[in-house]
Amino acid sequence: MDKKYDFSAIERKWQQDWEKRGLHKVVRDDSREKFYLLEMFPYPSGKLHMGHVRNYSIGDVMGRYYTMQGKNVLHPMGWDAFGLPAENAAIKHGVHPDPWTRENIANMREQLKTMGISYDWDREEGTCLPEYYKWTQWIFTKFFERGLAYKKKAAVNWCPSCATVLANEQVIDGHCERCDSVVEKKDLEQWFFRITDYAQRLLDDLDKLPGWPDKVKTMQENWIGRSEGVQLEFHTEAGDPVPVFTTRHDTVYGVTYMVLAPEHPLVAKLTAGTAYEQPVQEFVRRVSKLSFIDRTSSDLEKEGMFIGAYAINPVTQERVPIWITNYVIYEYGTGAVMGVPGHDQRDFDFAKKYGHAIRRVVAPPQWDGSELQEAYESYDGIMVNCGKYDGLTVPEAKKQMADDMEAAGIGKRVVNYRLRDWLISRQRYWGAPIPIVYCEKCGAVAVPEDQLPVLLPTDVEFKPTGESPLKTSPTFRDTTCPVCGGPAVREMDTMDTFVCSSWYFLRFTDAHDPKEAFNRELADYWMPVDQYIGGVEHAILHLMYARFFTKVFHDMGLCETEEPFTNLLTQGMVLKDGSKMSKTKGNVVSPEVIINRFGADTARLFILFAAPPERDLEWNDTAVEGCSRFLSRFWRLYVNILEREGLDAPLPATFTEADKAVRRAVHGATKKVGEDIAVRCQFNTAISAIMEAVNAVYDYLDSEAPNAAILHESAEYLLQLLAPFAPHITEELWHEMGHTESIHISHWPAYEEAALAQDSVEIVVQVNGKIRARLQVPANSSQEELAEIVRSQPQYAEWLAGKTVTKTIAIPGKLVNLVVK
RNA sequence: GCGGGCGUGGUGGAAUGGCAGACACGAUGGUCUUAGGAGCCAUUGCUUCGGCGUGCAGGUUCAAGUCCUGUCGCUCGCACCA
Repeated sequence: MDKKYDFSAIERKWQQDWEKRGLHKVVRDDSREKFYLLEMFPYPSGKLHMGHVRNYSIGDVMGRYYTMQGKNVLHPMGWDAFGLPAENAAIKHGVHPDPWTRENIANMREQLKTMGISYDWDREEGTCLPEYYKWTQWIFTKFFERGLAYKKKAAVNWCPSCATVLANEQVIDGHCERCDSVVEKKDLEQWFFRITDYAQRLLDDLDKLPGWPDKVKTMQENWIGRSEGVQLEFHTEAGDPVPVFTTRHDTVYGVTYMVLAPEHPLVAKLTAGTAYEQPVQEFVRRVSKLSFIDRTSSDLEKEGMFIGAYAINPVTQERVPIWITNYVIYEYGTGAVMGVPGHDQRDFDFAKKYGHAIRRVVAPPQWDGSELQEAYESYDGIMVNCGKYDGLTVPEAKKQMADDMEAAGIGKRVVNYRLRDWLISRQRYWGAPIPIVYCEKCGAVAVPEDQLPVLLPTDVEFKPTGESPLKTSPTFRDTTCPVCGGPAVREMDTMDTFVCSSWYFLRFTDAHDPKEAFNRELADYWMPVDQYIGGVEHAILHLMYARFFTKVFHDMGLCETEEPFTNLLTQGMVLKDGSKMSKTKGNVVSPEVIINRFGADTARLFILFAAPPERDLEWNDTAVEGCSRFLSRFWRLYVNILEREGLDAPLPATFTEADKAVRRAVHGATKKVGEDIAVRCQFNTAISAIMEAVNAVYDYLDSEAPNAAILHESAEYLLQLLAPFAPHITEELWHEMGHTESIHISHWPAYEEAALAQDSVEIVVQVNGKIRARLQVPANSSQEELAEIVRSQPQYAEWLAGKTVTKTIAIPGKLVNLVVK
């Protein structure tokens, strides 16, 4: 064998070999336990970045490990291939998005192959391919049938730079998630998915996901934003109902005014023909012109205006003025709020500014009778100024008042969610066309399955006008109604790309099926995904949408599972010089360059060794070289061992101390690596355990009489332990050791419990917790024996320093602590 | 403001409540060498050599990086959600 580790030749050789032999192809096999392993599929930008390398390296360790454990591992890869970058490239460079995307996919596929990831490439899918988006469209039509897809006019988030609308989830701090432009509000007719119908289930079922990080579950919980309260029926003096939503119905006696959102329909009605009409319209216009970011910022100065009308408090029959303000959100609750300045800080500020009365209805436990200097929002208190409710605690009052409101028919307990329906229309070309046609007679009609897919037309122009290129097609728009055959026009919007990625994990179970989106039997065999891996940036958007789709599919009888991802690992970012790698910062390290220079095995080893997967990882060039040196050192170990005679001899009947030491190291590492991969997902410590074992084998080579059979055993174990991390070098050495089958389908080695045992162990002697000595003691000494050993030591009196022992704590294998006084 | 997470050597990071700093990177010295950005050997938390050390202050415990309380700092998510 070569004396030198030629990673480049080795990696190429085995990548070709695996591909030729179809090593990673997988089919349903009921004789083995299935394991569905999935990494979030990438957008085909054209080049892999280090985040991808990390994501897929983590996945590949698990995939190869579970395969060696005998599981039937599905490990597919595909492309989240629709989206704006392709369209922007088209506008900028005049290349059509389709070939641009395909070329990027081809590049990235090749780069992925140089990493040696164990994908079943036969299942590769791309969301932009008609064979895929046909089924995305079919799913839309099913949602439409079930009333889960509907069209409505709404104030929507508009990104002027992308010239399209955005889902609420895609607006980050009032900016476009994609291009960072300030998002505007626009009134448009758009398609929505009724995800709010599933709000409660999406919330409740988080409890069924013990394998998800709490952080992600908390984020989803906050995003769903459930709050319980009462919808209370106020009326205007003229009799118009004005329901309000409140979580503090206990403070209804503290209401001193009412506020409406400027968009509230009653605003125009109540002011029509009054002196207030003009100034109110002026105010509404001014507020609606505010950008999204200003409008929803809590820094915004609270402004308001009386609209000349009054409402009647249904509990107290008090007459309170109706105002409009810029801080009430029309889309949440009922768009109307009761103003309780005494117990809500926003209302307090507003009341101070505009001279509304501030009334205390909750008194803190030790109230000295003083005035409110700020809103008292705490639930810890006693009701005052509340008539018959005086003296109740806040929780008591909440219950009693809600009961009374319901009995009197003036209010009902309701639950509100912060979650809004998912706006899926996009005014762009490079997405799946929404399969709807508009017929004058029949209205909006879903395109029937036998006419799917609605193909993207190619006769379009890409111009930087902001207009969707789809609208430039002379052939796309006009069609016939599938119901009555009359003239009809197509929907010109495409779907949010998050729709395409909300079901791809199901398609992988039955990729390329021409007859259905996925086969139920196959889906039920493979689903749910046992391990999903990706960036935490998808904690809300993608992961919530995918859960929503899966629940709908379940309800439709398309699959058994209700939760798509059993275990979720959210990997940290790859940083350089303390910040995320980005072109603008100029701190990008190219995976291609690293793999060419050091090899895929080194790149993978470094990225797995440098930090636990969930934590951010600081890129370090010299540490990469360190990993490269480790693999060279690993290689030389085998050069040394393979030169020896007698490797195939059976293990000796008795072991020397050196034999025992090396076997303990190797078998101990076997135990630890298995646990680190399967239980803890801590690959850095797994690798360090392998390094320790390698060091132990080197020590053994230097020992008096290293036994060839033990070297052989150690060498095989270490190869198998390292195989999931560095698949190429281990495959090469495995064959050098005489194997003819791939190491990656060999059985994960079992450690021998007996090899872990030690004859003697070092324990620590402490006096009052301070270390005084270390002793070698027989490994299986009991507590009593340990105490006796310590007492019999010549230095025993010295340790006590004249004091008397009041207690002796003996922990076998660890320490003896003498408590003295 | 609300809700998560995290604070350990020069660096990345280890430590089922039981020897803090495993394993590496870097650094220093040595060795081999025509050469060394290779290999090998040694040292590497601080220290006045008594000890002291896991952001800070308390607490629980025979024993705390780990559990509890408070606090400071960093970070992520949500945020005028009534």
